[in-house]
Amino acid sequence: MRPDTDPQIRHLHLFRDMAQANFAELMSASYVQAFPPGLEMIRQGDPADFLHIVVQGSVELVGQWAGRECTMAVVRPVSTFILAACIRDAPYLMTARTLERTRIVLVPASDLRAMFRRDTEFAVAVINELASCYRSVVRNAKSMKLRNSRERVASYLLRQSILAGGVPAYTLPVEKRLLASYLGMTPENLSRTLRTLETDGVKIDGARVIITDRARLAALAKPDKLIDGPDTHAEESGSGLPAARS
Amino acid sequence: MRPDTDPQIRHLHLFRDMAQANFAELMSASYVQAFPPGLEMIRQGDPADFLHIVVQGSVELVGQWAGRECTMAVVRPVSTFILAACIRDAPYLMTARTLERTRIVLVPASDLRAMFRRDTEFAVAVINELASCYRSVVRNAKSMKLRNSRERVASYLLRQSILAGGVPAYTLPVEKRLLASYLGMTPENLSRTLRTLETDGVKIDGARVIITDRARLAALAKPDKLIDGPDTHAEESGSGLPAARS
DNA sequence: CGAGCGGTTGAGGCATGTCAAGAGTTGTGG
DNA sequence: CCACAACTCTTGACATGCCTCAACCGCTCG
Repeated sequence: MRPDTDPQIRHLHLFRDMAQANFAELMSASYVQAFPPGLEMIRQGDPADFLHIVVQGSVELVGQWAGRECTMAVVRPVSTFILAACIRDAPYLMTARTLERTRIVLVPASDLRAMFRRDTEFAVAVINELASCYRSVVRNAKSMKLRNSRERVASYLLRQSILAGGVPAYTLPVEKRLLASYLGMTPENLSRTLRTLETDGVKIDGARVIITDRARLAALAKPDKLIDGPDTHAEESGSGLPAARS
Repeated sequence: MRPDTDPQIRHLHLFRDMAQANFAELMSASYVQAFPPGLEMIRQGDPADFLHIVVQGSVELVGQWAGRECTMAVVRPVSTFILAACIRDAPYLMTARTLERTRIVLVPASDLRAMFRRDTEFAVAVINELASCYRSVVRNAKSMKLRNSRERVASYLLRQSILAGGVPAYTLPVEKRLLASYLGMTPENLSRTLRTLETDGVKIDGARVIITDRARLAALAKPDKLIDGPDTHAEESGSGLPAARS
């Protein structure tokens, strides 16, 4: 038991409804580990032995192929990642790399798999979590296939503003380099696109975003509940990049 | 009870392990419906009232936005689709349209949600199904972001050959127009790409594909277990386009 | 201070989309 | 059975979106 981290984890949808004894059992089988920034904690293709829970810091999930790589998501506290791989007892599909100093709780996959057979509420929570993650990735795929890069950037900027509480100004939660990769474009192209978007209702100053004409930006981004949300809750890897700080 | 379709459905991973009585109960609450070709049976955004099971024919799942649309998957017998939406009791993220005359078994979503609370084996099956679907979509997203269109086409052609049993020649399971959309490109571009691939070990004659130099094609496609499979089993919508007929 | 890194900008090139036309195929109704 | 319409597929010409390469700025950190 780790009294400092357990309460936060307990509040996650995934663990909220299970019996206390079962939760305690899962936690006692798991342990905390701290990683320095920029460390590759998981390599894609490795067997999935542990469910990972970020309790501090942030983690980047990247897909790799033929020497190329792209950012699939960023996970921030408190949320889990690579649940699906653990359940399938299958290799990780993505590499996980810390963006900063990060504390992770590691829950043995085998205990996890045993637990949802015993605790129905936990099983239902896992079902809901996976369904939610699935829908997030589908939305993401739709965004990639249906929108061009300019529209993706506009949507992203608008959505971040909403996630930050509808504020007109906020700070980008990640480096532009990483954001570009997440949005499926090069850093150079993102930089240029951000500049040209100044004619469409948004001003960029470094990492600072100021929405000057929300209606105009929305006209370009055409936000759609079936792509951009609304059930984007930050408790899962599939939800993509985290909320901005306003 | 529909003795003609029930046995096929019972064999699906999703329903294989549940108690017979529970399965029978689910089936008795559901019903079969036949649709003509080209009919939109589900429109994205509609509430998800029924889990759909294709028992005959084929269904295209398309994403739509701003007047554009793209094919996300094709579902063939016997498999389910839009499981996640049913579980979340959320709107469909994709439109479903029949490609030919199609018979569908409709299972009320509410019965489904009630059932996995009562039948642990079913709950575990749902968990495995969702985890599997999730991984399929992630693989798909990786393919879209990491490979260019030429590489995607090459991978697709190679994978179809493998799914057909490693045969050197087979027939495309879908129209090229649809395949282009699925691979995220225009029909014109697919047509041109297929032609240029003749220098890379594959010959196209109408819908007929003949792999003339497997090694050469593989060198271009760089097939990867973490993108192209291997746990591509055709029982889910997330698995994408179905296997080719050899 | 200098190296390294993220970000920006410009020039040029390749990949991909758009528009248009025509061949081949399928389906339909007279 | 034929004629016609509708559709897919292909090909060409052209436009453009996006990437690549390169240089430079500013910042951070050893």
